[in-house]
Amino acid sequence: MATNKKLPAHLTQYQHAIVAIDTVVFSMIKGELMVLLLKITRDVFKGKWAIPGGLILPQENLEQAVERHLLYKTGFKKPYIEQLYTFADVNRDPRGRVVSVAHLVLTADQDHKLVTGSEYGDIKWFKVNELPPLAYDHKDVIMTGLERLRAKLGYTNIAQHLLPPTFALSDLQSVYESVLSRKLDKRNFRKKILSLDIVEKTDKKIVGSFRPAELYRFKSKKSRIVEIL
Amino acid sequence: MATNKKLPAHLTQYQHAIVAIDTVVFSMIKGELMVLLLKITRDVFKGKWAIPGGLILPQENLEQAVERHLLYKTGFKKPYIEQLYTFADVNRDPRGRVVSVAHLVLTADQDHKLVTGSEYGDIKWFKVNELPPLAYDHKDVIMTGLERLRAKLGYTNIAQHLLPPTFALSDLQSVYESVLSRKLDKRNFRKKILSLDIVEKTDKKIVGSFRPAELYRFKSKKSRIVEIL
DNA sequence: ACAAAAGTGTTATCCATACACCCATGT
DNA sequence: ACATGGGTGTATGGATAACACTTTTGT
Repeated sequence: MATNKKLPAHLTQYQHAIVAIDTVVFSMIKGELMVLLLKITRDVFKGKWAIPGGLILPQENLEQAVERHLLYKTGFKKPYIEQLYTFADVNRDPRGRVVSVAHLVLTADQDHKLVTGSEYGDIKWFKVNELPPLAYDHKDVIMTGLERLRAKLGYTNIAQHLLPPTFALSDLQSVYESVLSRKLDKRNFRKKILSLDIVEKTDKKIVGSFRPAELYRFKSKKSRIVEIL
Repeated sequence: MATNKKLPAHLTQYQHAIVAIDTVVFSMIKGELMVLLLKITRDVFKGKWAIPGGLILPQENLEQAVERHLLYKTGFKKPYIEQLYTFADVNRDPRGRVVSVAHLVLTADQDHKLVTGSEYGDIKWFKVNELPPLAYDHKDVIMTGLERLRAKLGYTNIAQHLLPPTFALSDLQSVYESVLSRKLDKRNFRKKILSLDIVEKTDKKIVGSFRPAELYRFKSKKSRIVEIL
């Protein structure tokens, strides 16, 4: 987990763990996949970067905890959230036994003004292949999130959560290319996406480019299984 | 989680959760996919069935907790274990806030003598489509496990963990058919499996059947990504 | 001899891939 | 007029899917 709050010392005598959530937050910025990180200002990990996270409250579900911490630390409203993996190695947090349920979060809210929580030095987007030194086991957590995202791009309509409500097909393609780190053939990509019947044309076009692109939207916001790759 | 132990009452005042593990244990018995369940003898869920599980110790990782509880409750040695999903809804356990990290467990150890722990009334294998009334959210947990198993059959060599070290190709096919609940074409299945180069012939044959089947083994015990279906 | 499960090939269809040029607009 | 990204079709090869009979053993 990623808070710098001290754990209540008396808790360690009970043979139970503290439960936290962590979030791997991805967004596309200028056609590139980025992760959101916070700079730690205190204690052993001072100067390193961490993914957003924090403890769960007794009366809140995991997803509610994710929403709460994201809203507080970053100001994001309702992004896509899916549980990723639970990290629980005994010594993953030097302050005590912390079991953290990591979540994958996708947002298209890219130019949202980021809010730095008071206990962090900074908050920033980083390219996934140019990560700064990370605290805890957060490198593992981010890589697990990236693998999940890669896998799910191939068989679901999850890509929509990295895009605004309407988008050009070339934007969608650049989501795929950026996440998978490889180029795709434009004609084959468009043929495949259109044949899957998961997007539909709007009557709008992009303004202020060269030749204006047709704007599309996803037909269903619901998660759907489709063979894309 | 699945124990009937009372939670220490004083813990509930601290705003933290108890962490448990649960296990969805699958095995093939007489060509059919079965789940292992324990009968609860006390408290609100008396008479219902539960999957094996229990609390984690402060100095043990999740997988160690899984091995410990399985060994104690069932006598299984070293099965295949993979983390599945974390169930943490506020009211999933009437005794308090219990966050349970569910695991998928596969074993070929089918005629192992099952040991009933003292606090359980019975321990038994059930067909996955003939489940008895279940305690907690264990129906959800089992279904999550089944979905994971189905998905992974399609793109990994995970099926080996449901089979003994050597097996006939028809045994392997019946794993697929039973887990996926559909028939597969024998010739196409064998052609596909052999072309993937994940199994190799041994020089043994099945004894005491009609025409003896050639026995195969998996080449690699390591998890491998292969397009099977 | 017969019952039971093991083993074996070919064909047709579908899908994935590779590939190059014209179009609409802004400057 | 030119620079920029948008948009379009076809041909080939490989994978998948459908399909039925012979073989080996035990009884």
